[in-house]
Amino acid sequence: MAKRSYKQNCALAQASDVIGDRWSLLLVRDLLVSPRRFGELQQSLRGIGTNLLSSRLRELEAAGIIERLDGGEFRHHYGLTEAGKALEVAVLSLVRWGLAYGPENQKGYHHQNDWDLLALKALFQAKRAGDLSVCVQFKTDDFAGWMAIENQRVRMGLGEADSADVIVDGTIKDVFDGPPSNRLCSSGSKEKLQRFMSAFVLPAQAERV
Amino acid sequence: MAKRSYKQNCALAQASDVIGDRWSLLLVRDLLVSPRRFGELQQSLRGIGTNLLSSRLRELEAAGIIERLDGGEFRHHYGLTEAGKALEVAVLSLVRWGLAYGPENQKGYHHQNDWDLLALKALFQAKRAGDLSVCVQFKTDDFAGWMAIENQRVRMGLGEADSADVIVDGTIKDVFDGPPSNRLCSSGSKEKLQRFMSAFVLPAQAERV
DNA sequence: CTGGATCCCTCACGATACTG
DNA sequence: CAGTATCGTGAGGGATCCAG
Repeated sequence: MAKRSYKQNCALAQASDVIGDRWSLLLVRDLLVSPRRFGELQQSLRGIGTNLLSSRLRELEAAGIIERLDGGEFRHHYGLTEAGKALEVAVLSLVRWGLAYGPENQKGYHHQNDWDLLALKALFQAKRAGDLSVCVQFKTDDFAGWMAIENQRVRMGLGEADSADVIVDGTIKDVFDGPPSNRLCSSGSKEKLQRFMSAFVLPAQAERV
Repeated sequence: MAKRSYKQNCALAQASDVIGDRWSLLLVRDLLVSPRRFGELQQSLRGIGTNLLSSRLRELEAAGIIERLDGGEFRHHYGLTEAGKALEVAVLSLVRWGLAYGPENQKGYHHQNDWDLLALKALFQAKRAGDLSVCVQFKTDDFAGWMAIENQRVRMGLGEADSADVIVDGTIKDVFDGPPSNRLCSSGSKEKLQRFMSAFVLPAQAERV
């Protein structure tokens, strides 16, 4: 069962040998936001067979990119190792490219709010953040996630933040795509939300958000 | 002939829909260094069938990433569009990851010196370059390429540079992997080559070069 | 009920022969 | 030299089945 390889002594080809298989990078994407369970991954990656998901998880574990987290209340969590977390830089680069040059969003395609969380981080500009320190909580009926800016760095997570300065009663898309007047903060100042938003920008092309 | 798609409204998935197929990113890698002809690409991507190469070229052209360059002395050149060139940032990120965390180089694997040219660019640190301005020519029996640093920016190319400050009688690997004493400059000062080399560093991990 | 293995069918890929 | 045509193989996709 010799795994298929490009057999090239080139860093890009070697990276592709490891994370170039179908679904692999999307798996890493999901795990970049938070550790996940098998079923959560299966739901996010609609269309993947359970056999393929299982196979990819084993391959990426063997490659030292993900690891089984067995302790705690749930068994079988999957998270990223250091090597896996190091992929974030490359993933965010690809996200930026996808936003600027990729195809438009399609009706009928699957969508998850945690992907927007990652996309938002991809658009973060440290210089624009300045000394801003804020934590924004996004909250709808079927999604809860937060993003915090501090010391020109971004952190994010699912669920409820420990202490949010602004609580938005809507999704990330609602906030960034909607009209400026219609910013729902059920808690916190609109001005702080405005400063939060100004720390993000899409380089190279402003056509799409 | 509905092309296979992840059908996710996520920038990474959309990017993967376009450049995630097998060989696609390696094709872009080769074209990042220089426009190429069909036969050159086929030789670089050992193992690709001519039908697949042809198919990938058409797909990437349809996606607006590459373009046929028909004018000039040769017909049938392939080069990158603006959207294609914009992939360089992401490709270099993946190269850095591959260098730091990917598998070791394997004996028997294919190797080309122009790949090292791209890898070298991936390791460039603008801050370390300072006001350095230099053009280094690498030259062996079966390879000629150059890299220039100016205004904290890198340019590179195949063949002979217009005006080289340093001419190295060896490959990039020879220079960076070899012992410091054994730096062959058939022309130019070893000191300038040393300053050139000091502008490159692998972040995160120093284990491998 | 969740996590995962097993089967089968389809199509993308890889190799080669062939054509303009 | 630049592709197209053809065909065998194996990875991917989907359903079902099994274990804890």
